[in-house]
Amino acid sequence: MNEQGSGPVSAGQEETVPRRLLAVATRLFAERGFDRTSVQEIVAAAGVTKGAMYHYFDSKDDLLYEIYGRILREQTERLEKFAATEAPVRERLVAAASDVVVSSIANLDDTKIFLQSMHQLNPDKQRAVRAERRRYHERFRALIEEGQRTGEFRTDQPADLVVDYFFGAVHHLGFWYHSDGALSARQIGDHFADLLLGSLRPSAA
Amino acid sequence: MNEQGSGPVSAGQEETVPRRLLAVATRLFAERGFDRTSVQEIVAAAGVTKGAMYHYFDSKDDLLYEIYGRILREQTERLEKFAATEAPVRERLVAAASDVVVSSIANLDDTKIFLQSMHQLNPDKQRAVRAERRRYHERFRALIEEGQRTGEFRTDQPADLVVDYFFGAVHHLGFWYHSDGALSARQIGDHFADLLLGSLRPSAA
Amino acid sequence: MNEQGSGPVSAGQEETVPRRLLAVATRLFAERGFDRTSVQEIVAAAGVTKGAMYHYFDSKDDLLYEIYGRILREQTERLEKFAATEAPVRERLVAAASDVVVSSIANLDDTKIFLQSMHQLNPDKQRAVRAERRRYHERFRALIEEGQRTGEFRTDQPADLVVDYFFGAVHHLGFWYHSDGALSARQIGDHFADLLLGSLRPSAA
Amino acid sequence: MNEQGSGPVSAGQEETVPRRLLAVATRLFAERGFDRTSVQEIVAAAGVTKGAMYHYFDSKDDLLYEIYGRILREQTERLEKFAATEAPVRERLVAAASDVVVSSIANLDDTKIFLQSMHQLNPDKQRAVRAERRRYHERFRALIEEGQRTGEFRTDQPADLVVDYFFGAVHHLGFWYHSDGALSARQIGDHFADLLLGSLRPSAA
DNA sequence: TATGAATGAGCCTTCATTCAT
DNA sequence: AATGAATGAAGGCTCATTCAT
Repeated sequence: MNEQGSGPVSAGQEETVPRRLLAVATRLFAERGFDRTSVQEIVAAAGVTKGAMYHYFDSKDDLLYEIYGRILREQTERLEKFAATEAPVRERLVAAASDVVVSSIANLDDTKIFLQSMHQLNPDKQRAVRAERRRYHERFRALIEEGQRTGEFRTDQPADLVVDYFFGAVHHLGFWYHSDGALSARQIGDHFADLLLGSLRPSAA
Repeated sequence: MNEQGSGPVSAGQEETVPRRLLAVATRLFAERGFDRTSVQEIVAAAGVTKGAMYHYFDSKDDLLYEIYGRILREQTERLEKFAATEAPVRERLVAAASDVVVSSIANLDDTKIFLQSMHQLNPDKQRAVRAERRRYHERFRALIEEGQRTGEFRTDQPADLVVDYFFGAVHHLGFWYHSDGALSARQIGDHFADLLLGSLRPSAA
Repeated sequence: MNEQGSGPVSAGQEETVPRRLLAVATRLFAERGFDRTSVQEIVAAAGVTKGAMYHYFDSKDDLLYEIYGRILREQTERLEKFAATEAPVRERLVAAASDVVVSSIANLDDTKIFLQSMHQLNPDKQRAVRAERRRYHERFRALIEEGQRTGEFRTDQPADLVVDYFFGAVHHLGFWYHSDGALSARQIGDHFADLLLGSLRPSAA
Repeated sequence: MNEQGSGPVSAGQEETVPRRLLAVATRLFAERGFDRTSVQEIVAAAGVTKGAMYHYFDSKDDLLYEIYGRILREQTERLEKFAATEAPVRERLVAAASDVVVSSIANLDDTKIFLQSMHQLNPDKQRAVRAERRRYHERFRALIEEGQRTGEFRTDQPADLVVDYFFGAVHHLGFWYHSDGALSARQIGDHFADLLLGSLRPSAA
């Protein structure tokens, strides 16, 4: 992003131009995919000119990169909120798992983009996003490992595999979830958390 | 696809032109995505001309559609093989779950395409693929419901939700799996099947 | 250039598409410069579409490169014709010098392009053109050195400096020559050759 | 140029903004050509903003025009210094010829620009520059004609042709000269002056 | 069955310039 | 004297597809 992009712009308008562009791009990328969305469509929907867009963003790619940045920032913040409490590890994991589902549904556009547009980023940016994502996963994994150490969770499942397993399910939400389905976001979150917990419960024996 | 496409062509060459095109397209679509792969690249890699491709396929879109068709056919066949045995439902589910993981890894290109290219199909074909996919999921779901009826699996998790949960994890394999990882495809399959079973195990009580 | 470009195309039309493009581009590049000439203008003047141009040439740059190739080929051929006769070196040099002036005037567009568009070529192609040009200069320089060895020309002027001196004057023709001037191309050629000879004549002594 | 541009500005800084812009533009135009240099690059390299540039100069074109003005002013001054002495015409011509070479090399960026960017000026300004250049050439030609009148130089070569011949070589310096070559600027200047004189020496007879 | 020239619409990006402040 | 957001036109290039052969 260009340096100018971040600061507040001409107070008085509730939405700055770069912010509006980001919002519009998020929606369009989710709807029809990055490659199928033209810069022309983005600026038209945002009500600005192409020149304005390129004043704030280096490229279409950069726009996507900023979206990834926002998503990762938001998700990391939320996870931290649930993972860092004083509650028992079991409860913290359930809360975090349920919340990531709820927020993935609340921001379904983000969820769809995350899954589908990684390959459209240029290699450098892709690496950066993957690295940040890895840190997020590691934070989540730490919760599982903590439970494994305390004996609450079974230890014959590699924690990182469980993380990939669970987040596969989460990312996939954008594929099938519809707001008019039988279950609310909250209910789905609780079910998913429960499925995760079930997988981690030590065998009966 | 044009009518001529399916039959055997000019015996003597082990790979017919349409078959080669499909194979090459599968690889390229997985590597760089549908939109980033040009028809020119496909035909060049397959060693034929554009005219030849358009002789066998109606469009680039059609090429992708045929790939989806093949993937679904293969997956359905495999599922049927494991779901229709005489074994106890628990064992049948484990076998099917493990196998879909192993074969998803064995055909990682297919897995990547499935996840990422659905949106690139035109609406009609997309509907057709989704319908076929639904049938596949339903077959899988039937296994779970069978276990729920027999009391082997807990009933407080909607079977269709569990299916979406599990296949999210499966589709996501293409995102993180690398052949040089610590676990073999078989091991991952067993772990995944085990995680699924764990989720379905009735609560301690 | 793409491979297809060179061969004869659909006999019957006297000018093939790539040939027409090259001719038109030569004129336009000379008139307004490479950077000021758009691909759109070139194809419009040639009566073809952009797609057709990109079917035969890799880029606008490639078009320029092919023009350089043609110019160098033609100039080298002509030089060889005059430099390789049995005549005394003095006469051969005069003939070659006079001819390069006459042909530079006859193809004034080429002359203008040569001087002005080298920097527009991408580095690799620029190197290739410079190398070819160097070979041409060396052939010319060999004539001067031959005369210096026989004692006909003065030896206190480095032959390569004389070559650069003379060709500076030749390249500059495109800058000031107009067909309605007082002197014919032939006369200018003779004058230039005479000036060159004068410079090489041993001092009075 | 806007009226404000010329006077001294905010003493204390050794280089005024317009002066810095001109210097930077000269370097960049020489390096990559006028059309390939963006206003953005110029102002960035000069450490000012676009607004500042447009405060001092009417356009990018105007920047180039001012550079041409400076070059012509400097060259004319130098020529006058050598042409107006009391020395014999032969010596004055040698001194002027040698000096123009030395100063063309000392200001190689100017030399490159002069040759290559004339076409980028708008027609009016181009005419003005050409007219000024013509006056310069005429001053130089007058020296030759003076020598022809006195019988020191041969008269069968039109003086204006000789001028174009010689300045072709001079302008071409930017094309091949490198500071690490075998000859110093001074040596090249002497050789060029000598070649010019040789061309003008009356035939042996 | 296959060629490959040609199309035409669309894509991302650049850029000189303006103008309110 | 200077800023920097915004414009709008143009630029080079790509690409799926068609069609005469």
